This record gives sequence, structure tokens and C-alpha cells, in this order.
Amino acid sequence: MSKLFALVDCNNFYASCERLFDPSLEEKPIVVLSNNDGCVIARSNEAKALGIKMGVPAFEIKSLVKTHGVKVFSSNYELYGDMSRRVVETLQQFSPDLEVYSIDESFLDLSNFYNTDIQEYAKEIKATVQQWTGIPVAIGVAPTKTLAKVANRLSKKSSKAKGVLVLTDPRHIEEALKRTKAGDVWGIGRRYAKKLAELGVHTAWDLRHVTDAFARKYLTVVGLRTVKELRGEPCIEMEMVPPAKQNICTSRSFAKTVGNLSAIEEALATHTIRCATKLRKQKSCAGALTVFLQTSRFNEQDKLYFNSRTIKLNAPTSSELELLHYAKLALKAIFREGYGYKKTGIILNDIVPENQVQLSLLNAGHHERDTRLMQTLDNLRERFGFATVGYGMQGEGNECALRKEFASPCYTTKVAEVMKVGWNYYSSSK
DNA sequence: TCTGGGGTCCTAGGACCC
DNA sequence: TCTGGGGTCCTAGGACCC
Repeated sequence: MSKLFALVDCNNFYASCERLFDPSLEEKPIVVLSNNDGCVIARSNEAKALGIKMGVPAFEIKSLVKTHGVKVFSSNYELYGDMSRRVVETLQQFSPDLEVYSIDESFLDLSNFYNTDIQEYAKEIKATVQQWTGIPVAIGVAPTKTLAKVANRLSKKSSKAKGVLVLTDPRHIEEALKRTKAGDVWGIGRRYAKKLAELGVHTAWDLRHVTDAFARKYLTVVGLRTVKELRGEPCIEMEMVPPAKQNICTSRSFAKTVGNLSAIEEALATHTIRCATKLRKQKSCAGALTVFLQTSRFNEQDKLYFNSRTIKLNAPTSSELELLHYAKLALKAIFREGYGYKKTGIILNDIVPENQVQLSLLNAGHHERDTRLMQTLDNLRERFGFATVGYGMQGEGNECALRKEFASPCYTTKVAEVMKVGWNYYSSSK
């Protein structure tokens, strides 16, 4: 039986979310900025029409913002996460076989609907999401995921499609691939697009017709899969259950450069706690951690520095007390006086399911006590917000604090009662 | 002055083993 | 003196995604 996939993609997702709470923003240019209000990561159609490009630094669009009254927002990931969940819940009404591909995209397996009027069905999905969540979406439907991506993209560009495009007829597929640049195909990035152009492959239609050997040689087995998918042969399966992450990372840039160790320690402690929380959420333990520290990539006069340190743990753990202890050691090992640092972060590696961790007699007692404490902390943070419970080491200084000049109002106010546990809790009690 | 954050997969090459 | 070949594991680097 033939396969059929839909890709549902939220239009200008973050910008659409911000617009939801303020109807006066309808048809106004909106941009959403990255952490630290650094660069543009989402734009409404009106902002795109002004020529504001994805990823440009915020300071470069200042005059455009002023002259055209562009509404600027700092990013609010809690809001976007919440809206994303509502969109997914709505989509689940239409097919139980759903893959959440990213915060604003989901694949639906519609193979069982092959003989129904798929165009009408897709239109109904689009209208329902709009009505239930207020988020506009575009839908592409095709026999493979890669072709569904192509369809989705064209559905937004064509005024006739109005956000819904079904590609099943071979003549329509040919037309679509001829109108799509090779570099706009899912899996073909900037480097490959350049290389392909040098080899005479310019459109998705060209790419569909390269030989397997050519694809394998220049694009590896991954690219070969892409080429086959363009031919209509499904190679990329639905992933209904997201696999556990093999690496978990938390990092942030500082609003200003920072030179002293204790301020960086505070920031790293917060990153470590966030990272450990993600780790426990997927019920895993980490066998190693990597801490990195770097100066700005952009400031050419200043001395550049990047360094990282990996520490293997005696046994996999999800205790943030233990992780904090080693993160601090790793940071100390790579910190050098005399630099203006811009970013630090932690990566948890060698991740295993928590129920696979062998308890040695040595760490068993510690482990049980830590596990109970971590559960308590997770519960408190879940109920009252992440800032509820911290440690002395996180400090109150905000030398490394994020800049968020354009935050939208906080509709759900959180209780912020700070309970302090000493920085030395772990090491002194060991 | 001001430039994000968080992931995955593949390949080539070196170390090491028999 | 003769100096092979196959396998595994690990890591760094490069490519991609949103």
C-alpha cells in the first residue's frame, strides 16, 4: 500500500504566538529575538516583507524597526512550548500516527486516508488548528517525508494553494521539484548546495535524477536517502516515540563579557541544574560531563579563547549535587585570567537509562539520599517555577544575567520563594 | 555598544589487538 | 631477515536540522 505523509508547519511560529495575546498586532510587522536579544529568530510575514532576514543581529535592524514601527519581542519559550503542545493535541485528533519533529512542525502518517479526499481532509486540519489554537499552519502532503517538506514549502509560496498542497500526481510532483532549488530540499544545506551547483545539479528535479553512486559519493548515505525520497521511495520512517537524547546541553551567552571566575561559576551552576533537570525528565543518568568556556567569536581585537574539559564520572548519575561538584572542577581547570568571556555551558555525555545504572556499595547510600532530594526539587520547580529552589553558589549577582528588554507580559505569575542550600552540600557530606 | 541554543548522524584516521 | 591483513573502538571534524 502506498504511503502518505503530511507535514504540518506552524507559520512564523514564535511571532504568531506573540500575536495571539494582542489582537492589535494583526497585520503588523513582528520580530522575535534570540536569548540576550541577540538576533532575529522569527518574523511575521510583514516583517519578512520589510526585508528583515533570519538570524541578523538585532542592532542591524534598529532603523527599520523605528521607521516601520516593527514590534520587537524577547523570546518566551514557556509560551511557545505551551502553544506547541496545544497544536499537537489538536493534530492528534486527525491521526494517531504523529511525530513531533520540532517545536513548530509535526509529521502525520495519513497512509490510511489514501482513498479519501485528502485535500479536503488537510484543509479541515488547517482550519481546526486555526480555530482551536489561533495558530496558522501550512500543510504539505506527499508519498515521502522529503516530498511532504517540498509540498509544505510550496503551499506557503503559492497564493492558489492557500497553505494546503497535496503532491500525489506525478505531473504535480515534477512541477514542484522543478520549482524547488536543490538547496531548499530537506537535508541539503549550504555546503552541499554549493557542491551540487558546481556539479551541475541546481533543482530538486536535477537532484532526483542523479545516480545512486553520485549521491553516495558526494552526499554520503544520508544524501542517497534524500534522493530516493525525492523519487517517491519512502526511506525515512515516522518516529512516534522520541528516542532518549544521547547528549544534553545547556549553555548561554552573557549579556556582557565577564572576566571573573565566581560570576561564571554562578552561571554554570544554573546551566548545570537546568541540564540535570532535563536529564532526569527523560529518566537517564550521565556517565560524563563536558564544560566549555569561550570568548566572543566576533570581537577581533580581543584575545580569543575556547577550551573545554571532559570529566568521566565513577558511575552514571543524575544528581545535580554531584554534577555541580564536577562541573565546578572542570571550569576551574579551563579558566584563565585575563580574558573577557562571553559564553559557558555544560554537556552531559555517556547517557544511559537510570534503571540500567549499577549501584556499587560505595555510592549506594549517597545515591538514595540524592534521589529523594532530586525528586523533591523537581516537584517544587515543576509547581512553582525553576527559580524556586537554588543554591548559595548560584548567587544573587546577575553579572551573567540574560538581557530581555522586550519581554511580553508574564501571564502566569510564579511564586519565587528562594530556598538556599549551601554550595558545599555535596563535597562536605561525602 | 549590540551577533542564539540544542541536537543528530556519518566518515576518516589513529590506536590497538590478534 | 622477512614487515600482512582484518577487525574493533574511539575521536575529531564536518555535514545537516529546527
